[in-house]
Amino acid sequence: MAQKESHHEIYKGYNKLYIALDCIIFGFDEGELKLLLIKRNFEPAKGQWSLIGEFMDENESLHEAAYRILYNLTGLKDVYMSQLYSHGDVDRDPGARVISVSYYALINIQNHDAQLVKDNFAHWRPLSKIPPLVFDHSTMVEMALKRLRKEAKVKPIGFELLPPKFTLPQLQSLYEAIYSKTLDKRNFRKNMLSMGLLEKLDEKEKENSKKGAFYYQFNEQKYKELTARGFYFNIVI
Amino acid sequence: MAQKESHHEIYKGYNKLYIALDCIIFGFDEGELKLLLIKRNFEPAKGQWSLIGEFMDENESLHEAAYRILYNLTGLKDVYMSQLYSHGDVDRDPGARVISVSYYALINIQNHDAQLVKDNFAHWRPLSKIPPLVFDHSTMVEMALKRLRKEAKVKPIGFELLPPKFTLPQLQSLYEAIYSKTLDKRNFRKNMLSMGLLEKLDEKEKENSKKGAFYYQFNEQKYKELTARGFYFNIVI
DNA sequence: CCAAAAGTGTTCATCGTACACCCATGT
DNA sequence: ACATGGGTGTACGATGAACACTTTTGG
Repeated sequence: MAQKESHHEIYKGYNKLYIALDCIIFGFDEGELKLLLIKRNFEPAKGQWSLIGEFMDENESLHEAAYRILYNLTGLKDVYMSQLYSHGDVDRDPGARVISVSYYALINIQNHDAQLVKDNFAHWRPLSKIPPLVFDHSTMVEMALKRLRKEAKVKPIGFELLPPKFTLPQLQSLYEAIYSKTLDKRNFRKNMLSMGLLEKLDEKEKENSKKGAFYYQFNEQKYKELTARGFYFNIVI
Repeated sequence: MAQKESHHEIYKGYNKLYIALDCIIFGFDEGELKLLLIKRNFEPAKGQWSLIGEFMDENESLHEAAYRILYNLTGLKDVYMSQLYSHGDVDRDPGARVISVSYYALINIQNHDAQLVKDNFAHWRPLSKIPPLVFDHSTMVEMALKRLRKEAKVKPIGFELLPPKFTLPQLQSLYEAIYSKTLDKRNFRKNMLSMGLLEKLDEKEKENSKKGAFYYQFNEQKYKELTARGFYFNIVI
C-alpha cells in the first residue's frame, strides 16, 4: 500500500484521459446479420445512431467493462466477445479527447432481453442497412465485420450466432450472410461434417420445408480435445 | 468551440485514467529475432527489464505516440508498426491503474541509432533469451510473436526486418527464425519467387559463402499493383 | 401429383510436400 | 582438390472446386 502510494507519486505528473468502451454486437436473424445499435437520447449527438458504449470505470478491467455494457443492454452474460481495436485519433470524439476500445460480440439473437433493448432505445439493424453512425463508429463496424470474416473461417464462432440446435441449411445460410456469398451445398456440408464437430440429433426442424431438416449441435468438448491435439477448425469459403 | 465546452460539461462526471503505450520492437540479426528491451533506471521497477513505453499525451493519437516513442529510442521514423492489443487488467501495473496499448514494430536492425539506444539503457536481446519482464510485458511479447507469425505468412512484412538488398538464404533464415522451424530450400525459393515480387540484382553477397548469393530486393510497387487486382501474398510454412 | 427444400458422390485441377544432386569458388 | 554454402526440378498425394439428381412430404 505504501508502494502503491509511492507509485501514484511517480505517475502524478502525467495526464489522464477519458477512455470509453464500445461494443459491436452481432446477431443473426431472418437469414441476415444484424447489429444492435442505439438511437441516442442523450448528448452529444442526441438522436443519432451509435454503437452502445460507456466510459471506463477506474475499478474494472476492459473485459469486465465490455461484459457489463453488454449485460446492461441485453441481459446476456455468457457470450462470445473479443477485443477489436483501440481508437485513438485526437479528434475522433468532437466533444473531448476520448480513446475508445472496441469489443465485438456474437450473440444468439433469440436470447436477448427485448425489454432491456427497448428501454435503452436500441434496435437490431440489418448489416446491409446500417445508418450513418456517430464519430468513428462506422469504422469500428467495418473492422468488426472484417475480423468476423477472418475468424469465422478458422474458429467455430459461427455457432455463437445460432441457437444450440440448428440445421445445416441454417448454418450454411449464416456463413452465406457473413461472407455475402452463396456457397455450394455439397461442399459446405462435406467440409463442415468432415471435422466431426457436429452431432446429428434425431429431431427435425419443419418450419422451412416439408421434408424437414435434421437438427445438429456443436460439440464444444470434442473441439477442445481435437484442438489440444493440434487440430485446427477450417471452413473453406 | 461552444459545442466543445458543452461536451466537456457532459463528460465531466466521468473518470479519467492513465494510458500508457508500450512498443514491442523486433529486429533480425545473426540469424535470430531480437527484441529491443530497456533496463529501467527509473521507478517503479527500477533495474528490471521492460518494454519501452510512455504515458499517452492528451494531444497525440495512439499512432503518433507509438511513432514518437520508437523515434526517441531508435531515431527511426518510417517503420512498420501496428497496434497489437490493449491491456486493461486492473492490477496489471502494481503502482496505479494504467491501461496500456501495445504496438509492435519491425525494424531493420542496421538502421537504428546505437547511441540513442545506449542513452536509453536499451539492449537488443535474442527472443530465445528474453529475461523476465515487468508487469504484463511478457504477455505482450508473446502476443506480438503470435501476431508476427500470423502476419508474416500473408503479408510481405518480413522484408521490414531485412536491409533493402538481401539474399534468398538470408530471407529463408529470417522465416526460419520467425517460425522456429527449418524450411526446405527448394520449396521456400519456389514459393517466394513464384509471387513475382522479388527482383534479382546483378550483385552478389560474398560474406557467407565462397560462391556468393545473389541479392534481391522487394518490389513494393508491384505488390501494390497485384494487391489491387485481388492478389494475396502467401508463403507456406 | 407437384412444388419446394433436404440430402447425397464423383471428377478434375491445383497446390503442398518430400526429396538429391550439381555448381562456384576461396583456401 | 576439397569443403562450404548456393542453386535447381520432379513426382505423388491431398485438398479445393465444380457439378445434377433423388428424396420427402404438406398442400
